[in-house]
Amino acid sequence: MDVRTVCLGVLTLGDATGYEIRKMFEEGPFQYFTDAGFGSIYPALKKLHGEGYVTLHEQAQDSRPDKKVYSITPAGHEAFTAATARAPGADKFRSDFLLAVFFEHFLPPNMIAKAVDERIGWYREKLEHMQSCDRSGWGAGPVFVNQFGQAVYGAAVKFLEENRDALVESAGDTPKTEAAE
Amino acid sequence: MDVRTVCLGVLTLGDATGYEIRKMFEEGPFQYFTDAGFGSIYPALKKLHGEGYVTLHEQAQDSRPDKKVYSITPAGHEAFTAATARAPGADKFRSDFLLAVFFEHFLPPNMIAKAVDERIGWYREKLEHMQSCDRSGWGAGPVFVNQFGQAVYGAAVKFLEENRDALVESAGDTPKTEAAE
DNA sequence: TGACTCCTATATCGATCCGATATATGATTA
DNA sequence: TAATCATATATCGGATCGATATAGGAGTCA
Repeated sequence: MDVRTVCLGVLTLGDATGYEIRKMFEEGPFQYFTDAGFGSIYPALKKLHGEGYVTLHEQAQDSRPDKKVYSITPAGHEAFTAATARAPGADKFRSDFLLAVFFEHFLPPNMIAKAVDERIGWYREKLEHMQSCDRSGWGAGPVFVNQFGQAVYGAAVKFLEENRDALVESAGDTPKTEAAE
Repeated sequence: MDVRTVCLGVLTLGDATGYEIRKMFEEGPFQYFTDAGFGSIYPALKKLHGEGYVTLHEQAQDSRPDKKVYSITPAGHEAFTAATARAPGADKFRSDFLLAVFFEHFLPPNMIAKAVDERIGWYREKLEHMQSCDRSGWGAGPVFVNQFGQAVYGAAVKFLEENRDALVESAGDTPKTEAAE
């Protein structure tokens, strides 16, 4: 799914500016399974406008750039429906943290504990955010997505907490045998 | 972590060609937390060579392009160590499937069951692959990463299996009230 | 009060990365 | 016999990311 399609999806929920769309990716329920920055969103909206999938009405503001409020058109609705009908691609999980742990013998031993603890905190924070959402008024789809996130992030926290000590210990134990070559 | 750094990491495990590195990303233990295609790997290796982080010796083959076997240099080792010492960025989970489920009311009802079932099969396959790995001889880091993957993917399968029916039902139930506008 | 950072809101630009494609041949599969 | 797959290289266009620029008001802190 390219950024254009995801922007269309957000606009099916109501009119929005590029800035607001970005905030939804950063703070809203979308953050757990998609992302896009300004550098992608603004060009995407411009192109969607050129294609007739959205309209915009500029809203003047003093002492601030004009707001460009985008609305999805019937053609945009159709395009989004067609996009969701296509079989979705594979889920992707990317983690520089796991990469570092994989090459754990390259790290100074004290760094591992720090990295794992920091990551536990990060996952716990995200999990609490998901749990604290007010789900009243949500449809079946959003609720399912939210609970899927809780299940997965919860499993991550649990694993990290239960295996932290063993990893830190064995990292300290291995006296870099390979470094002796 | 850019592709160059990940390639360096792979090369710390032993000499390899670009093709072999790609295979590790596609089939090996790296597939669950990183990825890169040929279009990224070949330029990355070329640049690493220019920077002196790897050497290559070309190995002629008949009826096939020459193999370019890359080896990491001490400078490369240092660069990789320095890279892992930096605090790793946030973990990212991206899913077009969840995006489609979020906008579930845009899908024809029969598509949802299909999409969920297909995704259950996909996750189960990946999970079995992780479980069937021969972990003998692995260090603490790789084992940790493998088991983290099992915990997370296992949670995903479990959630999808337990909540599939409820989602499919409620999707069929909602008579697209909004479409009546 | 001045310095600093944050928030709203736009946008661009270079570097990087992804996906498709090209080339070539032998082996396997249908 | 045709098609696909596996090995092995590489490039190219488009998509995307991250940093940066602009600009004023509000809040913070010494």
